[in-house]
Amino acid sequence: MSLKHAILILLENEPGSGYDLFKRFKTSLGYFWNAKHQQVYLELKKLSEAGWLEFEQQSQDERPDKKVYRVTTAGHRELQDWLKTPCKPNKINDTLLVKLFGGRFTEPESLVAEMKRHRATHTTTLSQLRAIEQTYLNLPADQQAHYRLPYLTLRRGILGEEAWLAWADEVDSALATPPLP
Amino acid sequence: MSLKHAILILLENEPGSGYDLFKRFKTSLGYFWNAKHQQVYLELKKLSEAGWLEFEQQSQDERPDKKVYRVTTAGHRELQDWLKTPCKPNKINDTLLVKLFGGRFTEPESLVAEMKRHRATHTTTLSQLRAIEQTYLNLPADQQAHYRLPYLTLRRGILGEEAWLAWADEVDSALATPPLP
DNA sequence: TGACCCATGTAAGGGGTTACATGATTTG
DNA sequence: CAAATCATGTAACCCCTTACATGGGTCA
Repeated sequence: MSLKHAILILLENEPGSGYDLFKRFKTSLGYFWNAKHQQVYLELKKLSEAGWLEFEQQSQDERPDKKVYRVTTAGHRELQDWLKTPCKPNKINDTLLVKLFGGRFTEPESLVAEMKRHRATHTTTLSQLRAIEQTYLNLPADQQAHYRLPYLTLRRGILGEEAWLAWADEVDSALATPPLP
Repeated sequence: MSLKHAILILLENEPGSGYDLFKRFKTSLGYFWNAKHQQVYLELKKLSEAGWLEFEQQSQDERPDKKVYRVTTAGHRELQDWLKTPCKPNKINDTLLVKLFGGRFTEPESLVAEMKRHRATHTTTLSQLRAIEQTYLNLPADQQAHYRLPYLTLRRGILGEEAWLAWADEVDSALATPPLP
């Protein structure tokens, strides 16, 4: 599982608390790796026990105390090993496609409505990703060079969402056409 | 979770054994919903206990006995309810993207090699899907009408894989270009 | 003879979700 | 005044994966 390694990567970029990580998941990595806060905290505990992370308790005025985690040398080594190890192709488990596959057992209207809902989320995701892309493209060349690999993951998101929407067009026009005259 | 409902759909199409279902997962539904045989058997047990399936023991000569499952009226009702209930957008957890995101902690060669491996699987998947599409397109019109919804899921697979490969081209050319002169 | 197909399971463990729990401060 | 943000966790549960287990038939 790569939640462990996603956390290692985020903390290599910059040390932070569980809450920090949770926020970073929501903005950057979250587009291709989900994590609830509960799981992040749990994983931080495990990674500390494994010796891949260490933390420092910081007391703050006007804010709750927090633990700031950073990657140890053992953690760094683990990350590098993982990066060199081939990973399995992703399995896709897509509920919407299961629904469509069995769509003949319900009214087309339900399917159309469902597609509409999903299209809405994909459209907003795409525009968010495009906005991020714009800020990247406006960076000076050296900054762009630094973020070129994360940028490739962003491109995956954009191309993926565009493909999804192109497919949705096919689906909608198919659903608009009655089966047989 | 929709493994339950995937099984209901497959068994509505045609009753069968756990082993049958496992095979059908590998060929049709498997492109967007994975299932190991262990889980299929487990789920069949649960669905029977819930009263959504019933089964009949069939003894065969020259072959092990098998249980042939079919959907009950309660199961049919459940499926219809599920089809009408909105489902959440899919979460994507993509290990390869995590790797790429943290790629600056390893050599570009590792990334290139990883991309090559993944490209291979996506290429074969795409050609398989295209082959299935061809057989669909060669069906008589009434048969095409019958399978039009599963066909849409196939289209999702094809557009998805094409998009993945287009992205892989971007990645490869980016990785071939050295960061800064 | 070794691999693959048919056919069905149990058991342990890992990973993720949902619910529950607390409590101060800031913003609309 | 309500909602969101900061901050951290526990516990129950569900789903999935991996490993283990069995055993006959077919095909190269």
